[in-house]
Amino acid sequence: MDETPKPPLTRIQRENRARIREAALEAFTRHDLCGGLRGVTLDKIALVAGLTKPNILYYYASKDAIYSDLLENLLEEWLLPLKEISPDGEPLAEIQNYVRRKLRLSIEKPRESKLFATEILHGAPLTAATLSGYLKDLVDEKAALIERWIKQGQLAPIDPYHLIFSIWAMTQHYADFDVQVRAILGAEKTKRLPDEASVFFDTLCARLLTPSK
Amino acid sequence: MDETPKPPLTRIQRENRARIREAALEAFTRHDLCGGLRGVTLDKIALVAGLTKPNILYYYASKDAIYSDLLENLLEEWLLPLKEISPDGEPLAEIQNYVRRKLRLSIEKPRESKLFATEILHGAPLTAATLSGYLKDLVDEKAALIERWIKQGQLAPIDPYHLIFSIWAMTQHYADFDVQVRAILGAEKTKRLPDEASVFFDTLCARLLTPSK
DNA sequence: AATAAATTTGCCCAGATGGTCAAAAATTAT
DNA sequence: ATAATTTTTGACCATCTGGGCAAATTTATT
Repeated sequence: MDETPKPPLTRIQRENRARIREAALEAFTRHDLCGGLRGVTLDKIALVAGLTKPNILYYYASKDAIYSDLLENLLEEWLLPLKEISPDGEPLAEIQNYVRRKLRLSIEKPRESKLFATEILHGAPLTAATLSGYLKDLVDEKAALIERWIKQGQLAPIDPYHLIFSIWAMTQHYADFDVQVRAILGAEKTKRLPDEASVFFDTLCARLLTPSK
Repeated sequence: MDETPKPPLTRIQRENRARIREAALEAFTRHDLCGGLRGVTLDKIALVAGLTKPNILYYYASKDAIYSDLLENLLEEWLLPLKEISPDGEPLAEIQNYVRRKLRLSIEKPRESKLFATEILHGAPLTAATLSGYLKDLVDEKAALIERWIKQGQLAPIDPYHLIFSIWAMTQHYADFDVQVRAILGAEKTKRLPDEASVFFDTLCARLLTPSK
């Protein structure tokens, strides 16, 4: 395989390779330098859409405008399950139901999940305002509800914000990291995934949130 | 704000806008069409590194070679905490320790976490082989260990694979989605994040994994 | 100091990319 | 049928991008 006699790296080689690695890492997460939604070209979109490029630009002012639109429409649907957590239901069942709905959304619409993940991952250039406005308000509201349930002894005490983050993280993981999940589970276990994950999450919620007494 | 009288969309407008959105979504997650590591140019890397572009290509054969190198070095460090789960320790403590180490890694090295997330998110073009080889073997081994602990009654029964996925998802969430987390938590609560998250995860592990009897 | 080797740079290029524009084609209204 | 409007397209452009290359510069060797 390795045919080169592998000349040992000189001092300068080592230093600069390290420097480059560091710079690549830095540049990679510096939003002021990096784009974000690059990688998908207008030509590709046009090809898939079966339209010509100028035709696409006839409908959208720019490429970014397409993604803005996409993300806007996305967020609404994405937050529906959280919105539907009701103060009137049985607390544990409400949360288990939320998790189930969120998981189903992730498994059924992995593309949307990935788009959103990429947007956030790259610093949310198009949705930052919505996150700290609309989304924050919604989460604050639901966190307060969970807090109330805890105070009334209907749920075991837990930080509601981190609970919500965990639910987001765990459910979206199956969409965003599906390549990894599939690689590790193998073909058969992947087929049983939706059911097994559901059971896992039900168990997790029950053990985590059932009041001890 | 909105000055345009907003001419109502025609049928064709609505149809094609939807068509374009659909195509953008499709193209976005089609690995055969999309690149992946685009967005960070050699020029930007060069700028940050303080080197000229040809100079960078003197050290790395291509842009992709930089990322391959980066990802290779990354994976080793990233899997260390998992590797260190020991069959000789107290089961719950071993897992809590693992989670703590993983969380610290995420919080201290968010750039690495994000790079890896992007790679997986875009279909793991450079690491697919490692995932289904080295990584799968490692996870299989640790899953078997957890299974053994469960059989001996030292941990509450749970699917070990989904347990590991959840730990990955939850801990990396704080790095990969930091923008969202910060937007929702606000400044003060963000400052307390590392501690609060630690407490949250300890509680979660304890409730989830302590055998019922 | 002279020479050999390693490193850095300026200059160039071909292809891709986002976007423009005026003209052509299709649709709708009269 | 014809005029007005909307939609579609071919051709074009400036810029950016990854990368090549030979000359110039720096560093190590003798």
